[in-house]
Formats: sequence, C-alpha cells, structure tokens
Amino acid sequence: MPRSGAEARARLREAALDLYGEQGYEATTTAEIAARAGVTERTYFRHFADKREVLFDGEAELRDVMREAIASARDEGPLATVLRAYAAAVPLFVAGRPVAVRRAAIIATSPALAERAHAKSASLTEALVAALRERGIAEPTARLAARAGAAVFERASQAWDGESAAGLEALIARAEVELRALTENRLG
Amino acid sequence: MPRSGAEARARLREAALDLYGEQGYEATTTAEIAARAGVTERTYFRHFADKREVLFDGEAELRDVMREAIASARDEGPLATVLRAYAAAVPLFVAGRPVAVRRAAIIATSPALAERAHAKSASLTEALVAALRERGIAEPTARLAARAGAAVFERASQAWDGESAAGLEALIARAEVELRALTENRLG
DNA sequence: CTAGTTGACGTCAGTCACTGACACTTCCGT
DNA sequence: ACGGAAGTGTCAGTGACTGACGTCAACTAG
Repeated sequence: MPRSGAEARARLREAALDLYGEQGYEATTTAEIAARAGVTERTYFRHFADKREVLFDGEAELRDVMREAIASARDEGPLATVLRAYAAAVPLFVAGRPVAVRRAAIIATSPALAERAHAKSASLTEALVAALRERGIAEPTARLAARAGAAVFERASQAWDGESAAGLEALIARAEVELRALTENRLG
Repeated sequence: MPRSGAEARARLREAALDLYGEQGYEATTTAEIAARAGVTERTYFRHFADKREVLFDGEAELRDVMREAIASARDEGPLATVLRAYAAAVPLFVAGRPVAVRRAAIIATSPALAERAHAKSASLTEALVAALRERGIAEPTARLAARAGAAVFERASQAWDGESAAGLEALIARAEVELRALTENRLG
C-alpha cells in the first residue's frame, strides 16, 4: 500500500485534531490517535517526534516562504525586511486559518502545547535571523530585528483574530507604527 | 528530619546541575538526581513539576521584582517602564550569573530545555503585561511593549555575555537605542 | 519480466517520566 | 502530652517514546 506515507500522515493530523478537540489533549493517548488514523502507535512516532508535534506540521513551509522573501527583498532596513517576510506569508496564514483556529483553541488548554508553540515561533525567528545574516546584517542587529518583527506580527495577528475589519497586511503596518511610537516614548 | 523541604530542594537543584553537566541532560534520570540528593524520586516530583523544572527555580523572584518595579515606576511610557523593570532586576542577574552560565551551557545541549527556557521567558513577559495593565495601559500596547522590551533585554544580555566591558544597565540603554534606530528604518 | 532494493509499516520488548494512594515521621502549637 | 500539618518513603501503575527485527508493497535495474 504505502510508498509515500503522506496519506497516513494526513490522517494522523486529522485524528489528533479531532481527538484533542473532543477529549482534550491530556486525556487522549497517542495510541488512540494512531488507532483512529488506522495505523499503529509506532507509525505515529515515525511521522511525528512526540505527542505535540502533530499539531505543528506545515511549519517548514512557512519558514521557507519567509526565508525566500528575505533573500529576495530589496534593501530597506532590517525591521522592514522582516515585516516584508511576514507580509509575504499572509496568504499562508489566510489559507490555514480554519485549522489555525481549532489548533489555537486546543493549545490554549495545555501549557505543554503553549510551550511548543513558543518554541516553534522561536525557531522561526532564528531562521529569519539566519536569512538576515545572509544579507550581511550583523548577528545582534538581525536578532533584534527578527524579535521586534515577531512582536509586531503577534500584535497584528491578535488584532486580526479580534474585530479586524482590516487585512493582515494593513494590520502589520499599523502595528509597526505602534512600535515606533513606543520607542519614541510617547505615552501609550 | 524535614520540616521545611528547603534543604532537600536545594540539594536536588545542585544534584541536577551537576549531573546534567557531567552526563548530559538526556542521559541522566530523575532517579539519579534524587539519589544524589539523598531522597527518593517521588520527592523530586513533589518539589519540581518535571525533569526540566529543576533548572528553572528562582524564576518567581525575578518576576516579583520586575512586577514591583513596574507597579512603582514613574510615568514615562510603556517601553521605558518595561526597561526600568529589567534594570531593577540587574542585581538578580549579577548575583545569579555563575549558576546562569552553567545552566545556559546545559540548556544549549537540549531542545527540550530550550523550549522550557522560552516558556519561562514568555511567562515572564505575560507577568509584565499584567503589571502594565494594572497601570492602565491597554492590553495590545502592553503586550507589544513587553515583547519589545524582552527583545531589547535579550540583545543587551547577549552583549553582556560577550566582550561586555559595560554593565548590564548601560547595555540595556544601548540596545534601546538600537531598537529605535531599527524602527526609524535606518539601515543596520 | 524478474530479481534485488527501498521505504513504510507492524510487532514486541523495554525504559523512563510522572502520578495516585497510603503509611510513617517529625515538627509545631495548644 | 496531644493532635494536626508538612515532608517524605513505598508501591503499583499508566503512558510517552525507542530500538530491533521482520514483512510487504512499490520501484528499478537487468
């Protein structure tokens, strides 16, 4: 049957999303996920490193898109370049939104999952740092820019999840303005 | 013997730091740590939630100091307030530096530990957000300021670990200037 | 078309992090 | 002295995760 484990992997992803949502993360076992996906527990661990990782697939794609965006960006300062990369990833965020909503609800119920989410975000930031360095930006500056950019994006994303009549790109620009206001010490 | 588990807890901390350093994090078991500390494994888990947590004690103290600093700061804008809080914690960082160095070396060897470190940092940031909100700062602004402040501090801390003739407080001020330059789009 | 190769999967046995329940001892206030 | 609270030991158990080995289907070279 299997020459590419892609289908099994996809079934595992869906099974986990379902079960974590229905019974809660801690209450479901990896064996249950595997059973619903029609494979054994061992196969689960061949596809995903641990019980949490199944919720964080597709991270590589996001990272690649943003890395490419940084590599091919025009010169306009490190922070602006980082924000361009987030803007370039907007289609991915839009496409993945339905799943992201379910996932976020699950993550909010478990500190262990929140921890992994932070780690993923940090890993993404490191990738951006590396991409900035490829453009000749010094390490400390690159890291500061990447982290500031992540803060800006999180703020934009938060607004997007809220009322948000605006699109993500506009919200990113707006959040950048907010950050500039903060650094200029205007009272918020 | 035991009326306050403080000594056992301290012995567990030292034992873990030693063993993680000698054999590596993954190669040491919680049973080993407990044995070296002269207690049972069960007692370990009464003091620390899991195998990693033993490396991240004293985080509460840091959080309290920074929270207090924010509560009693004078008005000068959210980001400046956050940076005051980091500055207020400088003595803690100085005092804890020897242990912090050993801990950092261990953390660098294990993704699981890095994950926990990020979670701790995120939890601290959330505490700062709450403290800012107590001062009447709106949630999104507070979170953006807290995250930007964390980025600034990390950059200062990085410089401190490096050559760093300067003190941490001066490096924080310097990093704040760097962030301002980034938001003003000056090429870095 | 066949034989050898490769990659995904199943099976099994084992380790270790972590938990609940219960009994015991020491400390402290009354 | 007495009773309760807090820290600990003991024991049994669950579940995440791993290594080793065998199998079978899909591809590939000849």
